[in-house]
Amino acid sequence: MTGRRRVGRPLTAVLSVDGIAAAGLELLDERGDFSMAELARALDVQASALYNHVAGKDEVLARVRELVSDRIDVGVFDRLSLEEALPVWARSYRVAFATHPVTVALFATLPVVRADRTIAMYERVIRAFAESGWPEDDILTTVVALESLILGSALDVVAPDDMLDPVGADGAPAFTAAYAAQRAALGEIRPADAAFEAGLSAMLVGLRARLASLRGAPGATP
Amino acid sequence: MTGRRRVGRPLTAVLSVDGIAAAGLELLDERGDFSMAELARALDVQASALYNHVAGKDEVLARVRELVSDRIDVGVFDRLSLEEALPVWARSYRVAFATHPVTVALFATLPVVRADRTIAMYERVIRAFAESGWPEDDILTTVVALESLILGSALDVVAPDDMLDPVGADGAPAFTAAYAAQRAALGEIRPADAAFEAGLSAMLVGLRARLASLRGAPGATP
DNA sequence: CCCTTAAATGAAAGGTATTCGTTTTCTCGC
DNA sequence: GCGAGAAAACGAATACCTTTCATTTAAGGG
Repeated sequence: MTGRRRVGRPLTAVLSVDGIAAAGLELLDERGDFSMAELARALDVQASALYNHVAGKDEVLARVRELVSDRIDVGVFDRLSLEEALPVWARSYRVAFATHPVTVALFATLPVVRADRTIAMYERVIRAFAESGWPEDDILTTVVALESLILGSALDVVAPDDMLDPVGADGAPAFTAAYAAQRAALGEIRPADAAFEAGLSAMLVGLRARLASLRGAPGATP
Repeated sequence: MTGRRRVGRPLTAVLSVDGIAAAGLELLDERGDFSMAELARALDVQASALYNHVAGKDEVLARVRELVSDRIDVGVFDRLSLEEALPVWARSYRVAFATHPVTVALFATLPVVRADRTIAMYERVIRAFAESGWPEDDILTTVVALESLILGSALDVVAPDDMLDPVGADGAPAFTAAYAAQRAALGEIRPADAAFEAGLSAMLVGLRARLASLRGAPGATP
C-alpha cells in the first residue's frame, strides 16, 4: 500500500480532484477533522502533490461541501406540490448534513461564494414557491427561515446525545424531570429527530398562516 | 506596551482567566480567529504563560462561549407569561451569538459538556414551560426545536450579506427575481433579521397549534 | 522528434499548540 | 521572621501543520 514511488510523473495519475474530495469527506466522517498531511497519507502520496490539483485546504473543504449538498433532493419539486414537497426537501437537506455532522460547522464557517450547484438548488426551490403563487418578495425570506431551522437542527445532531443530560445538575429539577419524561415518551426515537420534526411541522403550519395573512394584506411589513 | 518583562513571577499578576477569555472574544470579533500566539501578543505575554491559567485553547474557547451565552436574557421569564417571554428570550439568544458571529460555529463544533451557567439557562426556560402547563414530555423537544431555529439563524448572520446574491448566475432567473423583490420590500431591514422574525413567528404560531392538538389527544406520538 | 505541460518527490520556510526547565516572587505555616 | 513550596512569568524545544519551490519523470500536441 505504501510501496515508495520514485520521483517524477507516474505512469498513471494517482490523484484527482474528485478523489481528493472523497478522501477528505471520509476522513471528516471518521475523525471529525483532517490535515493535508493526513489526506496525503490516506491517498498514499506526499502532501505537496495535492497542490497540483487543488489550491489549498480551503478548496478541498469547499469541494467536500459540494459533495454533501449534492445529496439534497430537489427533484421532489418536479413530482409533488409545494406543500407536499417542502417537508421532503427539508428532511433530505437535514439528512445530507447530519450524515456528515462535521460539515455543518464547516458549511457555516467557510465564507466561500456558493458554487454553481448550490445556486441551482436555490433556483429550483424558489421556482417552486413562485409557481405555487407565493408572494415574490417573501420567498427568499421564507426559504432562509426554513434553512435556518434545518441547519440548526443539523447542528444539534453533532452534539453528543447526552449533552443535554442534566445528570449531576442537582440544581435543575425541572430540567431533570423534563429530560426523563421526554426519554420515556420517545422510546427509540432520537431526541434530535423528534425536535426537528416538531419544529418543521410547527413552522409549516405557521408559514401557511403567514401566507394567508400576506395574501389578505399584501405589502404589509413582515 | 511591550516593555520587556524579565524572567520570573511578576510583582502583580498580568494574566487572569477572565482576561484571557475577554481577549479571546475580542480577537474572534476582530479577526474571526486567533492562535495562542496572537492571544499572548494581545495580552503582552509569552504564549507559554497562558498555560499557567488555562489547560489549552479548548478551554479558552469554552470560556469565551460562556461569556457569550451569559448575555441571553432568562430574567424575562420572571416578568412575563411564557407566550410573551418566548420571543424576547429567542431574540436575545440570537443576538448574543449573532453579535459575535464566529462563536456560533464554535458553539457547534466544541463538544464540551455544557457548563453550569448554560444548564441554569435551560432550567429557567423549562420551568417556564412547565409552569404554563405545557405537556412535560414535550417540553425539551419544543425547546430544542426553538433553539435550532435560533442557532441556525445566527449561523445565517455569519454568512456575508451578498452570499445569496445571484449576480452572475444567469441560469437562475427565479432566484434573481426573488432576490430583487426581497431587497425592494425590505429596504433597510437586514434579510437575515427578516428571515429570523418570519421563522420565529411562524414557529410560535405552529407551536400554539401543536400545544392545542397535544392537549386534545394526550399521549399521541409527536 | 522536440517542447511544453502535468504530476509526482523531497526539502525547506514559517506557522501552529503544547511541554518543560528556569527564574523570580508571593504566601502560608511554624 | 524564616523557610518551603506554590504560582507565574520567560525562553527553549518538540512535533505538528500548510504551503512553496526546485527537481525529476512522463505524456501529448505540432
